[in-house]
Amino acid sequence: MVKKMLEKQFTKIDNLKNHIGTEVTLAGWLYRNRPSGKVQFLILRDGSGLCQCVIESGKISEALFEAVKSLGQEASLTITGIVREEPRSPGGHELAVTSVKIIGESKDYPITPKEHGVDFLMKNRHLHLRSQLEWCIGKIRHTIINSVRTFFNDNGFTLVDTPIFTTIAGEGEQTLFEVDYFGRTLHLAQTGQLYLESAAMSYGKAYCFGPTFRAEKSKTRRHLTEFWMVEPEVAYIDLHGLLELGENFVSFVVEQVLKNNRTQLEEIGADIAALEKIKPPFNRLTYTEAVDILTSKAAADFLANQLESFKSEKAAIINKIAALEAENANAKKQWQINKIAADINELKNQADELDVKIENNPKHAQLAANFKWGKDLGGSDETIISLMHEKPVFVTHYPKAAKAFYMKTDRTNDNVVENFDLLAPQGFGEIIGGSVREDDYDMLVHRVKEEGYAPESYSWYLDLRKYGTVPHGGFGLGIERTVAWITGSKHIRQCIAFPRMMDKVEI
RNA sequence: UCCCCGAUAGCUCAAUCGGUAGAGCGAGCGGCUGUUAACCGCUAGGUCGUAGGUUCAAAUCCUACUCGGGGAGCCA
Repeated sequence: MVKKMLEKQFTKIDNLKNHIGTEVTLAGWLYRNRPSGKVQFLILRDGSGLCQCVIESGKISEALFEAVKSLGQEASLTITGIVREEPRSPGGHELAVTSVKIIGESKDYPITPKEHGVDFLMKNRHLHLRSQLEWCIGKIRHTIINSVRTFFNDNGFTLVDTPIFTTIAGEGEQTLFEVDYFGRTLHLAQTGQLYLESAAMSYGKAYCFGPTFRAEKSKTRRHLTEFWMVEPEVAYIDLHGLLELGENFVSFVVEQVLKNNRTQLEEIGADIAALEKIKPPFNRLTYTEAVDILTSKAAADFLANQLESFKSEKAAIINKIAALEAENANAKKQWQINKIAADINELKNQADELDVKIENNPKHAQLAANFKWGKDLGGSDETIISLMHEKPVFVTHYPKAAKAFYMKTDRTNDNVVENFDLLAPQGFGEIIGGSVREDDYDMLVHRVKEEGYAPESYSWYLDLRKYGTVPHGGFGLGIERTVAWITGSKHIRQCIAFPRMMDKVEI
């Protein structure tokens, strides 16, 4: 009831285009205030967008005018005024203010319009969510999750929620979180797959979507200990069918983001032209072909060229810094000097980042050149392959020894399994891992034993091969990695509201 | 777990050869009727991450620890 009243009472900023020339009331928070004597420019943030509100002296009481002038960043207020078009306002509309009501004060809001470090922002994550970049990424994440559900719901899949407390591991038990469950040690799920296979034998097509947990002590820009994953599983499907499903699915998600979040993509500077190329079919490589590429002269040349362009990029930055320093010596106004100093600082950061790349490039080249068939592809190997392609790349048929026991052995080549990874382009790396599942009872038991597990603890999973086994398979897509790729985010931690990392669980 | 880098004002950073700290932003006060990280003037704000060591003298050099960043391994 209350909600209904509020929605009637207040206009949303993203709906102002329908109210030009009329008086509306906005409810939100003060994003920025620029007082200028007898006029004030307030930027109001209401969760749907930003709007400039202009208060002229005399239009409201002198006392209120002064009170608004001294409001801190993020103070909450409602503003009433006449809507008009104004290209200089973010969003294109402006409010000529007729009255203001202060709801809540805000003193010394920690996140200022200036730059901040990662550590500081993470310690203020609960407030940082209000910032524009975080807001845009959150909006895009929402569309991604919504379109994931839409895609599977509209293609005959049934949602099945798999348990979080589990007694068996999907792959390699050492990386799971342990939980005390009435005195028994259980693990937090790192995949719903094994359960989902049972569901696929009931519904034909099923998917699960939820949080998943990995206790790996990874400290990289691509890892979280708690992340969201969607996993479809299909009965009567082969590897080709899975690849088609995967490319149609990913293309649909990207298409929906382009359709619904254009302004946010522009705002955060995402590579829209690159996203528009994401359409089926994607590239397909076997693992063996990928290894050939890694060890080829083409890859060596590619990396050598990359190194050269890093170096010339760095030289250009060094020149720019020198030019700015010269300019600074001639600058007269203090604010000019400060601005130039800030630019120099930014360029120095870019140069530092390039130094890391220049340092890593030969190591990665070395790893790639010496790659031996049989090893799993490393992060840098995936990056190289994905950088060498414009569209996403499927890599299929990995060595059996490097992969999980449940993957189906290729009947034409005993050394490989019918699996695939999907590498996002431009160096983002793996966003999907999937496989056809071993559907032969005896071969699966053999693989369980080969990996050193006890077949008894997989009895219900093995049952699926006893009672009407069928060829089947599926995959898992990491939501945060997908958000990072689509938004062009450097780090996965800004792709979820409250990231969980090795040493970061406080907020 | 291993390798590299870092920690100075609320925030982002500076401090030459070892000589006990300085800018901007933010905050406070004042000025400005079309601003866009506005601008101009003034004010306050520091046990230089912690603990030792070297030295006449340490933010600066050495050792250990804590915290953070990047990468490797592993993965979505």
